[in-house]
Amino acid sequence: MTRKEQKEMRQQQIMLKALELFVTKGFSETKVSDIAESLGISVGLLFHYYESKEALYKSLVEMGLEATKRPEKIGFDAPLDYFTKTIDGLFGAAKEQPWVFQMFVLMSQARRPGIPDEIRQLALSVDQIGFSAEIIKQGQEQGVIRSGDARSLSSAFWCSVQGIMEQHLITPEIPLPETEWITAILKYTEV
Amino acid sequence: MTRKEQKEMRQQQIMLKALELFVTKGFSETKVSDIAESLGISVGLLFHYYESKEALYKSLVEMGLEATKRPEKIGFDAPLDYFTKTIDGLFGAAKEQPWVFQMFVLMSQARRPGIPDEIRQLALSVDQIGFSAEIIKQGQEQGVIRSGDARSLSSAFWCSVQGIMEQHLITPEIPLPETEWITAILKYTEV
DNA sequence: CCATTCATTGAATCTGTATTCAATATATCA
DNA sequence: TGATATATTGAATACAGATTCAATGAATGG
Repeated sequence: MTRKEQKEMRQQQIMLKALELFVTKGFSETKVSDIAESLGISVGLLFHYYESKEALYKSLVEMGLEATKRPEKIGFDAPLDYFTKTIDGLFGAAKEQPWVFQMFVLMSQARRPGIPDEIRQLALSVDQIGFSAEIIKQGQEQGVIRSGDARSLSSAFWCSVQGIMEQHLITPEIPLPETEWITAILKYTEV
Repeated sequence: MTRKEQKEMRQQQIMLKALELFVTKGFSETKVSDIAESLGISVGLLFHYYESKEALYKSLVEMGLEATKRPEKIGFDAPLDYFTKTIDGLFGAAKEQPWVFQMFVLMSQARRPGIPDEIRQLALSVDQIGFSAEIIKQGQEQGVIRSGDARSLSSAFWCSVQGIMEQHLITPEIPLPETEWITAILKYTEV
């Protein structure tokens, strides 16, 4: 293994573990020594790779940002399909690709007060609510999504998903809900 | 004003502000000095009334616990009614009685990892999920609530509500969703 | 009106963690 | 192989924030 490879491996190892701990225990509650210990490395080594705990967090958010921008846009025919597919993707990742799942949660958490401002701004630059609101509008025109302010609907939907995902990180033994249960928030139904 | 009254007033003042800050910024991110400053009192005074930051948090959780146990049970005819009324009550409190709203969020947050164990256990003693699951079962028998594991449904519902409420504390300018949007998670619909 | 008690402050102290650093081991490469 | 660079450690240090405390002011009660 070349030095470069080794370095990248360590960094990835650190980032994955930090991601896991940050989203389950919270940023402040996670000690740098927690991360180091659970990897079996010294605290000093962690600081060899990352300038600070905050820098580590920031690089996670940056990684999340890239993943978001990567334009592997989900193909969808009907507007509701977009939501169904996205949620299926996220929930499906829970087991096999926990980092995908965790990263989604991290990005939402990074938007909250208490997060260092520079990082918060980064996270806030992704406008998931606004993006989804557009799709919701289409769905409303087609009569497949319930009426109501599109942004509010979008916000309600994603906050629900967020709440469910955060809980799942804490109690993975409770199975994730069926996707239809959640998309029901948006779905139009006869009066 | 008697001394006793004054004391109770100060304690209440401190608890309300702490509640507000804890739920918006998080427990760890809230400095004791933040609370004191935003009340215009000295840090020392806060410690005159509360042994520690943790004790202050604990007394909030205990207050929430009492409120939960107070058997002002919501009267409801149909199972779905229970959820509708509860959410209407919570969402309705957002403006006039923010502490009711905040307290609900606090109690959920207190159940999470990272919270001192003694306090966490207190918060975990309220089994909202289990209680609601019973009502959900009734609704399923009556055919008004969708089929599926009652606990999972209950969990999904309350996690959604939690997610929405937490977001509302951060961005109160985004209006809370209509109650029906959320109860749609539970509601039975024709296939 | 004194004596006592409680409210309040601001400046020390204490503590838990993040961060730094000098020393050591291990790999790379000429 | 020797020289240089990188990985790794563990023990010091720095610091932010919680907590303590002695001193002061204001109210209460006899």
